[in-house]
Amino acid sequence: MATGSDAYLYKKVISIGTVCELTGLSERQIRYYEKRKLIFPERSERGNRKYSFSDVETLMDIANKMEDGMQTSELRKEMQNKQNKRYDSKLKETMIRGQLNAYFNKRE
Amino acid sequence: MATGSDAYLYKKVISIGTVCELTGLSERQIRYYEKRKLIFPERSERGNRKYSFSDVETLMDIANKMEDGMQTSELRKEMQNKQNKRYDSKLKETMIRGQLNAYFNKRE
DNA sequence: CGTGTAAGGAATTCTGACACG
DNA sequence: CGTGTAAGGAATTCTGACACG
Repeated sequence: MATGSDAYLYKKVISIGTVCELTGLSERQIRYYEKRKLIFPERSERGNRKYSFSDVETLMDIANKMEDGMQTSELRKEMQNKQNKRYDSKLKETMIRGQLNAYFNKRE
Repeated sequence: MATGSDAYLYKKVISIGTVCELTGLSERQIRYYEKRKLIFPERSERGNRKYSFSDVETLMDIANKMEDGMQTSELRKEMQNKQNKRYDSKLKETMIRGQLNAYFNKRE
């Protein structure tokens, strides 16, 4: 039954009404955060938004930050930073691997 | 982002239309398999069926077995068996732990 | 800026039934 | 037995707008 991977975390299958129930946010709020580029639901064939569990987690995070008085523009920057950090981390890993390969005179 | 657990596997959040897309089954078929006690969706407040990713996996399994000419009654028995095996497995584990505890004169 | 609401249309879901076999 | 379909109603979702601030 269990998969071990978190493929289900990113699969966009949840409709907006269910996301409301899970997050406590209104449809209006959820659509607005999309407009402000904080979440990126997919669309079903005829145009209904579909969210992943990961999106739900992000939204709950957003809800907390908004309660603390943060603005969507700040949240946008913050998420940008997280993206960059992830990217930096991957880059660093690649560079270190490169150095190791050089040291051992290997090729990838 | 990743959780490590598969809590999302069992959370019932997917509506029947999306399940159709994921499984290739018709609404009629999915509702019928429910009637035959092969799947157990939850209901939202006003009565709409909600499925988990686990349910989707089960349905894909059912779809295969049905193609092979198996009947819902047989599938029902098979799933019953799997339940029993899981139960047996848990029981055996408990018994072994009991024997170990007895051997070492411990208490849980 | 962030969110509520009324508006109207289009698509979704539900149940019980008729049908074929 | 397993599944398709037409039927009618109720709830969902969508967009663009008015509103307050």
